[in-house]
Amino acid sequence: MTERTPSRRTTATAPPAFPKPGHNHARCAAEALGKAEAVCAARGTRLTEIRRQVLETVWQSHVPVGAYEILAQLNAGGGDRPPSQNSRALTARGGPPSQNSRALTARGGRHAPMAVYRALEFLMDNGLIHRLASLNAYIGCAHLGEDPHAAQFLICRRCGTTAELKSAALNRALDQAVTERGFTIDSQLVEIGGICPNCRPNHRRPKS
Amino acid sequence: MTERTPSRRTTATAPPAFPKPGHNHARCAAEALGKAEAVCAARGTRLTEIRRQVLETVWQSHVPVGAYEILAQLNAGGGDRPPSQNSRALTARGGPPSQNSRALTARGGRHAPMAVYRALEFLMDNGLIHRLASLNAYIGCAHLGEDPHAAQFLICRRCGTTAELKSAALNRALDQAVTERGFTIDSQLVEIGGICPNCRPNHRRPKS
DNA sequence: TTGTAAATGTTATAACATAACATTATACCA
DNA sequence: TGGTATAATGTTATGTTATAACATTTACAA
Repeated sequence: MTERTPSRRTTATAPPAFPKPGHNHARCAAEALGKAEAVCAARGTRLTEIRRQVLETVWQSHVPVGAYEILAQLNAGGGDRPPSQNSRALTARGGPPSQNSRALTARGGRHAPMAVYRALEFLMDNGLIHRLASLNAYIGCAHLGEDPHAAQFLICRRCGTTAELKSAALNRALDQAVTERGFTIDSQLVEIGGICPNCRPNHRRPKS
Repeated sequence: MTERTPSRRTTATAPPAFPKPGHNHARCAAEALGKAEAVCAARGTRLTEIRRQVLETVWQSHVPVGAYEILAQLNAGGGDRPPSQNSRALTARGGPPSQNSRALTARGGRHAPMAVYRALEFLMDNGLIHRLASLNAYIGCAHLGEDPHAAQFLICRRCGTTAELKSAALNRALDQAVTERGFTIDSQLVEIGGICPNCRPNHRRPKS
């Protein structure tokens, strides 16, 4: 929200790069998790096991992931962490596993959708992830630790990779266009679909 | 007077006003319907009865309307009657209440959800309405007859009124910010939430 | 230790959207 | 005029995303 004039020239030719296919993503994820812990510590909120698992799942890649996919991975034991030992709270009822097609409960698995949605809500409230309305999916925040920000997203329709933009110039243009009409901004949603540089081989990149 | 009234100030490029509470909305709707007919005639597509009904429902106001609300209005006799009813459970026609809570068929009513979604798809394909991803709702296109456009929306969180922006300056800023990153735009989604001028007499928005 | 707030579990359902196939309407032409 | 191809709509079923409501467990500190 705070627009600061850069004391140093923002390099017009070297904006933050779009995530590249071969980049060291383990490092992305590890950094994100580390920063997330710091953010939570600073805010006095608790990055519990399930929240951390969901965050890790979101950070598996730069492709947004849906809530029910997160749920499936959690219940499949996904991620590199051991599953919760809280299995005693599972179906100890002794009944046969009902194969209800709408079985939302964790009869055979572990978690119900609520668990995921609660974790997602927590992560969003703490600025650790964003929701992409055009995809009904979630992605890790690329600007952890910065002020709560209104972000823009570039979504590649080919590989799914999504980059967070956070362009001050764009925010200025937006603010001006909107204020002209007497409107006061609370929230913004900017999601741009298209082809990312990695998926467009003919694209000439100034530096690589 | 404490508030300056800029209504007299006519800038050279005066932006289109935000829809005002007391405006002659019947005229908005009538014009939209007329233009829609012209658009369909020009394109050789057919604005059938149900499509027209859905379009009329969408144009009831400048507040986006959900698909199931459209459905409910259609099945309640359409037109200008208020819905005031849950869209679910439309089955019973004098018969015993069905046990199936997911009764989506139009046994007692007229239409099933598919009918509405098909009409909405047609209307979107023909540029007559837009979908608002942040609301899962639909609104009439304010720029009928113009080229297929990527629009921006201002959504008042207080009254729900939504205005279509279509700012060239904003599109330029967007294009520049995106192209800098080597991205090629296919589609854009810009939905700005906030307080519209009609809802902001002395409003001071809290930080959230 | 124990009270309490936070977190999670559990069940159910709301809300939004589409797949798949059947039937009806429309247009166009021989 | 009637046949027939296509468009439109009807119908049934289900997929997908998200939340309400209440029960139980856990963490933490007084």
